[in-house]
Amino acid sequence: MSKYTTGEIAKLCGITVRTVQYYDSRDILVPSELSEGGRRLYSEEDLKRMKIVCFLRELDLPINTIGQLLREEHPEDVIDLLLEQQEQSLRAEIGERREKLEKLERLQRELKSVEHFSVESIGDIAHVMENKKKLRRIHGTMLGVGIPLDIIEWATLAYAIATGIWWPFVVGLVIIIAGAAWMVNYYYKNVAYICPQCHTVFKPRFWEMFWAGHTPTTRKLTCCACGHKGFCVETYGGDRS
Amino acid sequence: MSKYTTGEIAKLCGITVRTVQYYDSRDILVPSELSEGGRRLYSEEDLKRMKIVCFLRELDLPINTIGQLLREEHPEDVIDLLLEQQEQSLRAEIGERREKLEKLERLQRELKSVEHFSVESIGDIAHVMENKKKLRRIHGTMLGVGIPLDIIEWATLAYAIATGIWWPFVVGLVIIIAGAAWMVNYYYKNVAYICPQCHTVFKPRFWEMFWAGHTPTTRKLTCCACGHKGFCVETYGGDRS
DNA sequence: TTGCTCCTCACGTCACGTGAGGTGGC
DNA sequence: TTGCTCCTCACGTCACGTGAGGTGGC
Repeated sequence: MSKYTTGEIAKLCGITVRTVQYYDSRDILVPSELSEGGRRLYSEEDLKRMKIVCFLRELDLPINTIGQLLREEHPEDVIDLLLEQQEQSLRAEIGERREKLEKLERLQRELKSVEHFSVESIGDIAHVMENKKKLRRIHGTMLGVGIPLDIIEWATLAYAIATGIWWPFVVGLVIIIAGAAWMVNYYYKNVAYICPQCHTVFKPRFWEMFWAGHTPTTRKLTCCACGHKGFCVETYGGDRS
Repeated sequence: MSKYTTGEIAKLCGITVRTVQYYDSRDILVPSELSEGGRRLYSEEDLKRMKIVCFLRELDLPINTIGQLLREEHPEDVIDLLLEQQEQSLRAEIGERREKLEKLERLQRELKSVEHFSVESIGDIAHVMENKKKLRRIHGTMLGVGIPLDIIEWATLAYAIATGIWWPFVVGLVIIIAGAAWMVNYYYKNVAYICPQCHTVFKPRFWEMFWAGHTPTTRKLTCCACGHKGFCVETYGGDRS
């Protein structure tokens, strides 16, 4: 029966000598014999087991798990479960990377649209990205209240014109004004802006915000921290003290 | 200007106190001030930077890279490249996991079709899986030679029947016999079988293999190592000494 | 005898986590 | 004073890689 040295078994299994020694030290695969000089001697049987170890290692199973499996009396009882778990774990890892990739790509896109770049811009983008969902919920609520108000306005107006009965329109107008006031207040309380100069997240004064020119994602404001006036990116600001 | 303690900044950034301390020790983010008692005090500016560190960490950028980026005079020059690299690296990692998943699923399928399970079965499956491509190439070559031979046979036979001229068929027959002999030899030299009893990869005797009953992937043979007779899985065996 | 291989410490990698034992700050 | 928080070692995790200094085996 031929015996393999550490180097031979390493080459046959496509791993390093150090790894073979490591598997011995960790009791994953102990050589079946030692030479008089203290050298590891691996049998044909050992080689087969090492190939199994390497194969399972390629599936990212932890070496301790592999070691336990090899020592198991009835490996068929656990192997299915083990592989199932490993499958889940690999799928989870792929999912994580995918999410990271998505974040990364969003960051790359946003960075391209930034004019005066500094590291702080990354922080701004991160802040906006992390609060995007909450901001979307605010905008959703606004629409959910705004659209019914609009319907009331036009419906009562049409009714008044068609029938000459104006009191529903007047009642509607009161509701609309109250609703609009609530909306503006709600909006003001839940958003904040990021200064492109000093990168502070701030809440502007009410009336400045009310009258300020804006785009769908920015608004022309004066920063409370540095006094810079310019277009500031809107973000969620509802959880500020 | 308010100052944050280690615990406060940890909570605000969603990390542990230990991580905050670790980032200090590794010079990723050193607090801008220390109290008289030696406690870390983080400024508003520090908080912003910590959030950037955490955000980039969520993209799996190494902390040293993040540290260098924050110390960079012109981060805009490197950030694009860095993110590009990170994107590649994430994609590569996803690719790796996908391959591992495929391997895992193949192993699971194969294991289900094994009757007498032992850990060595895993080794057998691993061997077959790793040599599947080579075996497929052998089968491909066999078809590439066999189909032309078949065409020669039928074409010359049809020609003979239609015209009464038989010599092309006789010449064809000689070519076919020579080709078939080469094919059998080629096949014999390039395949081996795995014994389901002792899990040895062996080459059977020529005539036993020639006459043995078989399925697409197995053949009924006597193992050279343990003498067991049964259906053995076919695998590539061309690189054996 | 000369190279080559192998041996065992012992430390490094990576980004922290986990105690231990002591202390600051309200 | 009491809890809570924070401090610094120092060691652990995971699967090895990398020398250093010494030796077996052909």
